[in-house]
Amino acid sequence: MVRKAGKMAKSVSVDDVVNVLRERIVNHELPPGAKLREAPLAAEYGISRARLRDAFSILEQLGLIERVRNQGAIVTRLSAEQVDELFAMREVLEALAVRLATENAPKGAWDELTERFGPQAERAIAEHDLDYYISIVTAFREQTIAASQNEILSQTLDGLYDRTKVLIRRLLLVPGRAQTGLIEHRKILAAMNAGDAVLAEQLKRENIRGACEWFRNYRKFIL
Amino acid sequence: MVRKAGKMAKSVSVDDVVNVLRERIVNHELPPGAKLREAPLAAEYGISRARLRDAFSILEQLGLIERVRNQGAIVTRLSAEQVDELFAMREVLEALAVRLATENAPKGAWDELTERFGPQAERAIAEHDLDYYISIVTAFREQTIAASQNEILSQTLDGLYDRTKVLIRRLLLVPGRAQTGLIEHRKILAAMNAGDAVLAEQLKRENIRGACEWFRNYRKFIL
DNA sequence: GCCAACCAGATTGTCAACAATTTTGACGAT
DNA sequence: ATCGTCAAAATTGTTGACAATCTGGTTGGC
Repeated sequence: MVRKAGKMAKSVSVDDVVNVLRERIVNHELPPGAKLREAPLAAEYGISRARLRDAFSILEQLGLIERVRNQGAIVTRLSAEQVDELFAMREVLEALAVRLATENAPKGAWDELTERFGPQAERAIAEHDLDYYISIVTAFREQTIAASQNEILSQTLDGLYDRTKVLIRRLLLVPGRAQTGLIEHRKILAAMNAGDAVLAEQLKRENIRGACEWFRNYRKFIL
Repeated sequence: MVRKAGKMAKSVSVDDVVNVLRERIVNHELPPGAKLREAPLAAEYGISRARLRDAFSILEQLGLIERVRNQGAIVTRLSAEQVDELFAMREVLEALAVRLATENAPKGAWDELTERFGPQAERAIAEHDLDYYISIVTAFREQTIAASQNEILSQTLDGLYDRTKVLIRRLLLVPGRAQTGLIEHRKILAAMNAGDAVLAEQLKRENIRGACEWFRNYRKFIL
């Protein structure tokens, strides 16, 4: 998209630039290994190089880019080991979110979500409509994290998810993965609806561990 | 301490300043709520204000300080709710580290640690030698995290621990807490020595959850 | 041809001055 | 005395220029 040269009502902030760059990185619009040069990016976003460097500093803390002194910044390349590490942490943290959400939420809080995981989800998967499955899984994650009422957990999980987002989408391309995930999520939701927080946590752990196993088996196609 | 004015072999880096400030913050040498002014700190560490600001940016990402625009930075004040949030995350993440450590480590990897949790620990606690107890608990945490061979987990846990370090130390002042923690750690180590990763993880969770409960009960004395 | 030294261009790192904003303190009216 | 106003001082935010470093290509010697 062509950049507007005219003056905005207010100048873009460092956080704005961080969010735009984060989006571009997690969607692999800026692929792993891509070199990020300061001057062109600063010009593109209409900010000074110093402020863009502040944005780089934040992206580095988030683990999205890596910087070497006097050599610049590149989009982080995830090794297979690092993916395993991220999955291990998501396993326990997303499961924690599910447990807290189950404990905190009132009765019937998951009715709408349960409905969306119903027969129409089955049909969507049969027709290879992966966007639908992605939308309900995203809704599940966002709603459970919000209901967990744990801000620090929410931020940490967002950071972890950003780093694996593309891989998770690719994993859904593997035949059978979406169907397996659907069944597992139904079981989790059943436990949540029954108010069994401990079981829901355990099932969510098994869900992510299973996803990690599938990833290992199809690693060469996904990475 | 009086600052040396002479030139060093190499100038201090931003990371050096971050580490010094982090140390001062987690030890409450800079207490929660303390205002951090840029110019005096930059002069104290012998760096320019711009670089000190970079350090502030990192500390903000770590959650150790909070900044408001045009108003400066203060050391983060933890609310009771935030402490609960941090404990909830430590519960699952440190337990994960214990599980991974148990799975990864060879036979006998915990012999030295088990020895240090032996009768001499009992005597130290009876004599109110809390430093000894702190040393072995620290060793337990550091060795399990290292053995988990998960760098991202390690960094995340370091960040969480920094923010609660002083509170954990104060919790040990509560009569009986150290003794309870000692017994729990012995059980965890027994499971680790037996190679039962799942049990060790479960016991570590109960250990931290218990610590969180004690904290809740003595909140008004500790916070 | 091959390699090392070297130079020009590009890129990143650092700084000190300037601008914008907030805080402080004095002053005067009610 | 209390409050509002306003200017001065202190503090933070931003920028452009300069220094340090790396990259890639060229030259010259073997």
